[in-house]
Amino acid sequence: MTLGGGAAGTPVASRWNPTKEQINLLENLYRQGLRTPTADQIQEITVRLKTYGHIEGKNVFYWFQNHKARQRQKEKQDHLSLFRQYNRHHRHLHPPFIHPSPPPNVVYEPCYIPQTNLGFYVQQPTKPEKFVAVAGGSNMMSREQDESKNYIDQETLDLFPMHPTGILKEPVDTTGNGCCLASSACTSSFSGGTVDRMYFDFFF
Amino acid sequence: MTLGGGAAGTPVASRWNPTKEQINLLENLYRQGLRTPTADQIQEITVRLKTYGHIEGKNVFYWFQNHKARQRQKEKQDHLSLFRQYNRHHRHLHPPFIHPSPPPNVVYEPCYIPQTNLGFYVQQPTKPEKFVAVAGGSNMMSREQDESKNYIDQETLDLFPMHPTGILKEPVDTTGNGCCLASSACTSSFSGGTVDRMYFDFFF
DNA sequence: GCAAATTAATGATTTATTCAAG
DNA sequence: CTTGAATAAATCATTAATTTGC
Repeated sequence: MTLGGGAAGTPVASRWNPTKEQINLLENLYRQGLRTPTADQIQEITVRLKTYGHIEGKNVFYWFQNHKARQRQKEKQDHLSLFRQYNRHHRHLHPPFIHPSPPPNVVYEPCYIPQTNLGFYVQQPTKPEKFVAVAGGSNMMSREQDESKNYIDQETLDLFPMHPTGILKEPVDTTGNGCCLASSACTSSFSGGTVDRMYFDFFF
Repeated sequence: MTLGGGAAGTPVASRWNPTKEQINLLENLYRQGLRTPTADQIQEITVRLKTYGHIEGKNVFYWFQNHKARQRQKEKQDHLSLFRQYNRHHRHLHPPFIHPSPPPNVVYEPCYIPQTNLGFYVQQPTKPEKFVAVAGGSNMMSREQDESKNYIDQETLDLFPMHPTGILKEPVDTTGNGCCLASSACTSSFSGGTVDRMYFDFFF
């Protein structure tokens, strides 16, 4: 509707304007723990979202980048306010200030979800145990994951074949690496061949 | 040659290892002023470089990113050493220190090159004069551009149809915006239809 | 009510930082 | 130690919310 592009028909908006449904689905995926979707995941998500309106893979890619970053910002803000509040209330206590910043190596459960054969809702382990050889499929592990108000609302469960064995909600992996179903290798290869690579791989 | 991938034939190197010729060409393009090649440019460059060995678009993309960044670093380092040297030599002068950092709004000529129909060697203007409407093809303007030791060595001229009207070496545009051949609109559309978009566009 | 003017959100790009192969 | 690859942070730019004066 905005900014007439060429001559007649197509309006050609200068940027993607997501619909409610699209946002809904994306946020659901995010809540499910998806942070840095692989190329294949982006592809699939894009296809799904096309039923609600025009969208491209890059939009999905960008959305996750931005959302992740801005959630992180927001979280930092929240922690900061908590910190300020705390300090206000405990001004009398001994050392002047308590540092708000990111210290906790404690929270941020790295572990999520089992893998469907479609490889959805899965983050690959941060450091694939060395020796994993084949190409750089090293998705960073996601932090956060809390903040899920736990409302598993519509969409998600309809649209995707979910968790064959159920979603792990409890932290299980205490190794510091990500978790896998099969505890051992954690290679990034699964479900057939090509090893899901970075988003870049299907750019070119 | 490194890291045997599958069973037999293809070695599948874990990362691109550029040949001399490839580097040569890339550096030439860089010296020509190319900083952030568009999708089409990357495509074309990639094709060219394939004659010297295996390469993908993303390699080209990354190369320019890294090279740009590291040239900048180097430049900063150079400036810093100059600064240090200066301060060493002028320690006796009045105010204690001269700040080395990025201040000069003075240098960094923004203007380069006319457009061939192939759209090579061109950076799009930073801010397309508002009202430019069509899609986000806003390549950042490149700074630097000096440091070209001016040796237009082999390769380049052979491989590509260069500058029909010649390369501007003198700064011309003093408006603060980038320069265009046609001074007015500076829209990002040229040479046929699709409006060369960002690299991402041919990722998806 | 309703546009023009501001402000807030957020999509898109670029830059900086980090990781690891060779 | 260099540098390809990947991610995160910072920034730019456009669209939507909203405020404001009429």
